[in-house]
Amino acid sequence: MTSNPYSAHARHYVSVDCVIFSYENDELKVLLYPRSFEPYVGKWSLLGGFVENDETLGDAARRVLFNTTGLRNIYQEQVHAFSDINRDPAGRVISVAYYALIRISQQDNVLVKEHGACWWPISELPELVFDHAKMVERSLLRLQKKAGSELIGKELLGDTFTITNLKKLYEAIFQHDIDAGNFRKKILSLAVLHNTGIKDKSESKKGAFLYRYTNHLEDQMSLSPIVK
Amino acid sequence: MTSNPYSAHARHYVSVDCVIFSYENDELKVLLYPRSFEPYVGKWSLLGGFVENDETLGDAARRVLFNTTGLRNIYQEQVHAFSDINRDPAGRVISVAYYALIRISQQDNVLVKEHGACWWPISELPELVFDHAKMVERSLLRLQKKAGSELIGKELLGDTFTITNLKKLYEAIFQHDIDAGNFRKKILSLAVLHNTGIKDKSESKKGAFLYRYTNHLEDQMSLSPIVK
DNA sequence: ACAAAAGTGTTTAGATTACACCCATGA
DNA sequence: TCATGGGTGTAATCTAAACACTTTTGT
Repeated sequence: MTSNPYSAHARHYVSVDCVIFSYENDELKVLLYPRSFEPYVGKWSLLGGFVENDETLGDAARRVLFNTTGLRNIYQEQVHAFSDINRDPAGRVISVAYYALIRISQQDNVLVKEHGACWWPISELPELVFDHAKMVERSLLRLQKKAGSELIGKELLGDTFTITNLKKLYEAIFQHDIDAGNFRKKILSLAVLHNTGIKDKSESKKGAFLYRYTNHLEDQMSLSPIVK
Repeated sequence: MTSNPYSAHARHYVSVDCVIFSYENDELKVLLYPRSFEPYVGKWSLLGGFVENDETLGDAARRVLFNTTGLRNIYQEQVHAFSDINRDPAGRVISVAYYALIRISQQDNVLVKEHGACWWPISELPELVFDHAKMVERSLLRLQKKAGSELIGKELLGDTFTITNLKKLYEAIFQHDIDAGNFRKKILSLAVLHNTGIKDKSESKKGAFLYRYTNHLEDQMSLSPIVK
């Protein structure tokens, strides 16, 4: 350890903090928990953990995700590394933010409750510890960029969904209304969804067709934006 | 140190690696140097350095930039954190890539030479150590995204420049030809450039007007892409 | 005079937007 | 029957892209 060529340099605690998004009741939500240890016991925090010697940043984020939701193979993306010297008053910690997309119905409720974690609507977040508010803000921007340039939905909705479900998800992500007719045409023109022929009558009397992703084409990028 | 609440966790060497871009002879270039210490002495590498206790990642990137080019107040942007466990065979180092934009004419040539650093055209890079090729690739993608959604040029060109200078810069960044007439109209429609009235005759007999950024409006985002 | 870069104008194809309108059905 | 979401059609507007054409001037 001390004989390695880099030993003259400082070493740092490195952590990951996960902005875990889900979608419920027409709202985009973020998983938060009341911090159980000093500093800031009781204040709301993202779910995070330290990076150990045998894992990458991505591994650590997956571990945090598994420990708190019971889920594996979750879509996640690195957002940004935060390194202000006093971002954590208890010690110098460099933290890398990740965002993840999960279906709220798939989580392990017991585990989530064990941590005292709660889902907060993105538009009504409480005050967060450290720089976690910045992490959420950047993550939302990244999610918007992603959703604007390719069709997302698989991760946050079920396997099948109506165009209206998808429209409401996009409205929740972009926090503004979208024209229903234009959205429908745009989405279908991408030719990545396939009509199952099954009608979902849970949201309207007429019923709306359920669609499913055609997986034979890998997620197709749309050159022109889906939503601005 | 050992009594802090996080002492049960591993600590890591953290470094920054800078993808320093410049523009010369109609080409986008990257600054590289032949590594002077093990492992991989003599192989080409990005310019990097370890993050010490009293500095942020951005500070460390600025320090590397200053030490190698003599420049301060350089545009830089964090790109991505790389953390594969064996990315550096000499030890576990988590490295955060930054890209920076400098004017080649402003650098301190003595300093650059002291490091044996050279400018390599982006299209003809040599083999790089570790995961540095990935860092360059991601940085170029980020630069393309930035240049595609807002007008850049101030950082890589001089204070004033012709529309043709700018077009050639964009061609170097995007590695494809751009229609001169359409580009000119697009750029001028953004209304962020102001004609100085001075003609530059160095590139043509007719001479082309030099433009300057109007700084009273902070860099304006263009909703529709400048170049795809 | 002519080559070469600077700069303008025109035309077409396609995308975006707003919005009118029909459809199906449960209450 | 009527309110409600589902779904289609259309016209006005904007943008991108291709390309023809004019201007200027050093050689």
